[in-house]
Amino acid sequence: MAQKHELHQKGLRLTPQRELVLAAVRSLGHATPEEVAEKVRSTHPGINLSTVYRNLETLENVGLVLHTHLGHGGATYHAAEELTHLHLVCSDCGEIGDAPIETASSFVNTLSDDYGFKTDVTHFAIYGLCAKCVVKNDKKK
Amino acid sequence: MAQKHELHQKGLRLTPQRELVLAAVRSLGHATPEEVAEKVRSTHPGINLSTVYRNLETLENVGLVLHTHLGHGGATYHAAEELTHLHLVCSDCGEIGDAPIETASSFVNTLSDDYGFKTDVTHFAIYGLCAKCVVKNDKKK
DNA sequence: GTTGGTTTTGTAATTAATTGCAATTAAAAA
DNA sequence: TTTTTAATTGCAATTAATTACAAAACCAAC
Repeated sequence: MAQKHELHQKGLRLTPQRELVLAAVRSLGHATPEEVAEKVRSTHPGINLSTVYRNLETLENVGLVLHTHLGHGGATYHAAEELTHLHLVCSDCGEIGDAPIETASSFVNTLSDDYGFKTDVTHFAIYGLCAKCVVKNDKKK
Repeated sequence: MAQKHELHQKGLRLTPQRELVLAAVRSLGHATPEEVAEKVRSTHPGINLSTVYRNLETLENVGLVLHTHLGHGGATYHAAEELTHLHLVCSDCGEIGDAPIETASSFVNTLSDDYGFKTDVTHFAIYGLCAKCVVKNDKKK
């Protein structure tokens, strides 16, 4: 028996647009809906932005992609299997650094023990000043 | 000599709209620009939404208010002196809980020591499942 | 007080994000 | 293979967020 396509396994129809959106998210790492649309259009110009929005939502519902908030406005999307790190967003230069999820383990445990709150640390960025900008700002004084 | 108004101290002009926006933020605790506008309009119907946006930005530049990201879309604003807690946002019911900033101290210190990253933990919400929804979801199984 | 320069405001226009709906297409049933 | 059903798409319209610019208001200097 032939292997079912991963989208069929999730109970979704297999459309060219949907496959392209998923492939784009996987190849881009982080991406806003706009960036996904741009990527898809580089090979298939006809695709509509609203189709991208809806497919990202659909793919998120079945757990193939996830979104996080890195700043103002739009969410950014990741392939589910790639979201294995914290995002350290610099308020000054905008650079996005990574840190292992384990960095937050004790914080997550404290919230669980004290408040019964089960934290998803990847969903929002960790915001602050990166090492470079700390140095840069010190010099200004 | 008379005491200067706090807005004058910051080098801003004292306009009725600006005072109202600041007062609304202080009385509301958390508020989106829309909510601030609604509050202000309850006493002064004429005020324009764009004026609210610009005043929030201006007041943030001089440090009287701050914004945080609690979910999709719009930021929410706080009076600067009131932003002394973490926001625990439930992904299921949307409830916004509080926790003391100190809860994150060791996490913040680790990021500083290991990455030189100076974290502002209040700027983004902490996202996850609140105690009530953890229980609720367990029952579904 | 009055005047003059600058900031701030309101209106309207712009840009971005999202949603409704008819036409289309995938895939199960015949 | 053909038909039927329901999900999905593209277009257009809607809603939300932001910005440009002329008119109005603030306040410092006279």
